[in-house]
Amino acid sequence: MGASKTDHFTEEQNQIAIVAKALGHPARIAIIEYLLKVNACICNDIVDELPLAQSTISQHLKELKNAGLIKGEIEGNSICYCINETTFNVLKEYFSRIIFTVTNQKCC
Amino acid sequence: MGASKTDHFTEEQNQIAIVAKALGHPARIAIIEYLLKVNACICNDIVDELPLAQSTISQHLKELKNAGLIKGEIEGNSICYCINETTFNVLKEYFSRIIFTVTNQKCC
DNA sequence: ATTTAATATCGCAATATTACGATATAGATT
DNA sequence: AATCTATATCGTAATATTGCGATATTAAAT
Repeated sequence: MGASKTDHFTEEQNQIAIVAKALGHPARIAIIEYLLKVNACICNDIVDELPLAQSTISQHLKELKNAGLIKGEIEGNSICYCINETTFNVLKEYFSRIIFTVTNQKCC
Repeated sequence: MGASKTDHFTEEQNQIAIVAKALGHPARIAIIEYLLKVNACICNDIVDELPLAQSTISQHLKELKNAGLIKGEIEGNSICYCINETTFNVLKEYFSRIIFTVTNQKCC
């Protein structure tokens, strides 16, 4: 049918999948990296930075925010979006756990 | 138009996005966790473990393999799929780098 | 109050994903 | 050789994503 059966999986599995999915597009990775590079909040210059229309970037920003990867609010004329460290930490911890477990098993 | 413009982003950005995208579905997260749990290669019992048809699981396994998250080959009657530690390490390192950079910046 | 500037939302077309049943493939068993 | 078992692939329908232009929104500047 096309829709994924989120109710059949655990809360954590769904959560990790949501965050990973949000990172599953090069434009959104580029946005994250841009936020790191400028070391500050986004102003409109991100539109000049990426090869995408303003509306498309706005959509990507929304998805990143929904997934909890960035946080921020509109600030007057401009906007303040920045990386939400907490969510990235969750990801890092999750992958660290996987790697730790894998290291201690022998297979293939 | 719907297709993502991978040629406008860096090799690393596309690579991370591909791997993240492959993890962007709870069924595939569940498959990874199952591989960790059984601490061995997959046999057909994964079909009993997940609420999905055999063909659907096969499709998910293929995507995980394409993204380099699992590796393995068919072994006679059965199959040998297991976690590819290398790719998970790339992810972990990538997120570690992001977190390190974020920690040293003040924003919002 | 109008205009300007920056961002968000809407509507739409193109494409991709998800899921399943049916079928194919291929090694093991009889 | 025929059958069984396990996995892969095909075809297809439902849904989701991607991207853009047009428009809406909202605060600042004039």
